[in-house]
Amino acid sequence: MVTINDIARQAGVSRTTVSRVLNASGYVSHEARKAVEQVIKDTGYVPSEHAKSLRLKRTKAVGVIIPRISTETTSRIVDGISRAVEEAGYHILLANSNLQPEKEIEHMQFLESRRVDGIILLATNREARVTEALQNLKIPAAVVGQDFEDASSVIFKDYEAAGAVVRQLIAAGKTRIGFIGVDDSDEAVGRRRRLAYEDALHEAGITPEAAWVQTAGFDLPSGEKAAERMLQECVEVPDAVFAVTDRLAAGAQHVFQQRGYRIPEEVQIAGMGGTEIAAYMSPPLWTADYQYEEAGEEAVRLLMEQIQSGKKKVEKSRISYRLLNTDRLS
Amino acid sequence: MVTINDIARQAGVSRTTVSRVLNASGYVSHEARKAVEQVIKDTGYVPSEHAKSLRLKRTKAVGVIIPRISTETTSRIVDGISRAVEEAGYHILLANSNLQPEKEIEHMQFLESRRVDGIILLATNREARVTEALQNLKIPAAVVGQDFEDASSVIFKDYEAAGAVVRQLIAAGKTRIGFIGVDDSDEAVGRRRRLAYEDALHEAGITPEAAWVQTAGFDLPSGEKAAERMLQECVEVPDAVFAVTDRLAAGAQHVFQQRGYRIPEEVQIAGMGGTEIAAYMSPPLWTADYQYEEAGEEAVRLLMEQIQSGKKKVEKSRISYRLLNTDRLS
DNA sequence: GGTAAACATGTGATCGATTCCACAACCTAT
DNA sequence: ATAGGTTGTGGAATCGATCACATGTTTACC
Repeated sequence: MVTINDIARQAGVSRTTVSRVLNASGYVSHEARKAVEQVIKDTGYVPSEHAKSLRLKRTKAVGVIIPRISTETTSRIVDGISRAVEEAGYHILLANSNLQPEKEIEHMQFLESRRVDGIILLATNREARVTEALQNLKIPAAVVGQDFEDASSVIFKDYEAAGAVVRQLIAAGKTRIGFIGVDDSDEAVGRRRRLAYEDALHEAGITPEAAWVQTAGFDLPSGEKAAERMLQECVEVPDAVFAVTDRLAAGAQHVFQQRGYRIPEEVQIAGMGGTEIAAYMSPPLWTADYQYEEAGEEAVRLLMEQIQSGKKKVEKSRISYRLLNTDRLS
Repeated sequence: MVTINDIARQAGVSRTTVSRVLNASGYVSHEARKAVEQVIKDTGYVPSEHAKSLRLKRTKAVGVIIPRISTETTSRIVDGISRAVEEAGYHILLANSNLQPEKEIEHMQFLESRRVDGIILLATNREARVTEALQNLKIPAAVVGQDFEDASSVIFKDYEAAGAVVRQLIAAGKTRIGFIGVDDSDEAVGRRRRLAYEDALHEAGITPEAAWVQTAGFDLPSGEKAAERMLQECVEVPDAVFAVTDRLAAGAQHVFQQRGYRIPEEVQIAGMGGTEIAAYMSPPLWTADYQYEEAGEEAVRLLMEQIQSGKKKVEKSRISYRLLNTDRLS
């Protein structure tokens, strides 16, 4: 592989001069510059990023820690990150935590060993160890999806968005509104969306039956089971169901359809996420869409601000939502 | 940031000894080893990968070039790559080409400058410049999705899979089978799947109406338009439609449903990809599923073989398919 | 008791870049 | 003529690791 010394030798100058040409710094005579440029062109020389990183203590790379790439949410956020990072002249080192918190921490350390300039964490929870690892980090970081106190974060307006979806069901005349949520350990999707549901109902003077409120996991079968429990335990059958993710909502819709309920006339199903699933089902689910790509871009902005200023700055961005309750295909 | 010299000083040994402890090489006395290990633990020292890469001329990283991350196919392949790469102790440097061939080439060069140990390219086409860039590469590479002559490739049994889907339609008694394809410049999805359709029909003694064969792009609205053209131009309405992707099939199904055709009794829609969309639609689409995760893992295997042997070896892997024509949720 | 092998540790070069500093021309103003 | 600025160039240190080689100390065996 061609190095700066090869260029220097072939151009008949010192490697200092080559470096000056490369970085457009210091004084270089016209002839020297031309000679160096010619040799670089001939050899197809590309400076080694490693040597540069070692010397300059910056890598022009940001680490991105994700829980599974193959979900629509994650991949859309990464898409946004990828675009913004590229624009800033940086690159992505990807680390997949496969939903294991230990892996998240392990990867933070690994990324530090790679001396990336910053880390973007797509967080799934706010476990103490993760918070701690985040604080111990010697490099800038930004978190997407959860609100960590001591770190810049991009958060989704979960409470507002979930509230808006539920209020829309209420506005459509629904009064027996069921709920399929996830565990409260997930602050954003679990706790905040549930609170929004409870508050919206309370606000409208509705008291839900206990059976209408169910807790599930994150996969579709889990949504189906929750819907089955709801139907089995309830006294009055709901005329609407709000599930905290589209996937769960899809599971619920399948169950209600199988049991012969007419959708959406008898029971309107609503989810959250604005995923393709929601639009492609028939009838389409009601849902709320986050601009995930924008969230990714925003995370990069928060990170770059820290990298460029050299200071660990804590800033929050809140990503808004959009209600989708018509077939967006038309 | 802590370096090997800091460890050496604090442990009262030379950096060589620290290096020996780190790499479990050469002779180290029990006391020296213990002292070093203690200091490493206290300081949380992690060796710099850059210094290592520079010295050892290997990075323990593989570059992955993708066209847009936010499609199910891509993200599932990347998921597989991520798992396998992790297992081998390597990491991923991600580069997004956003479907632009120039970017693909640009990124190959960039990844070389980062001195990655190998490159995995999720290829969208077989343009001459890409082929050329691939040949000029000084480091091992593996391609997923297209068959490049001079590179190890993981290819999907497109012809066989598409043929199987169509034959299944025929076996179900369908005789007026429409087709929604994409441009032939895409060898795998465009050309091979179309050939499979034509051959399967020919084999069954069916001659399709010209209007039954339509070409579309890759997005859902494009599939809808193709279906509309089909219905408008045809003499006899098809009793089945085979689209080369699930997304296009979803578009077609929407159109046929809107026009009042009973699905699947009057018209059976089939796609390819085995995506979630296919399963969540009602009725579900017929489709064929590739083990994309496995394809990603396989690509890593092909790449690692080259990296470890130090030789550029050309090997082909063919990924099989699975027919999905029942509601896979049940 | 002497010599060779095994054990233990350190010195200095090296990887490929950047950058501080020294030095040499050459010009210009006093 | 001399001091001082501008321009152009290269030597050598540096970043953080690995490794060939040198060197010193034990242990083992005849």
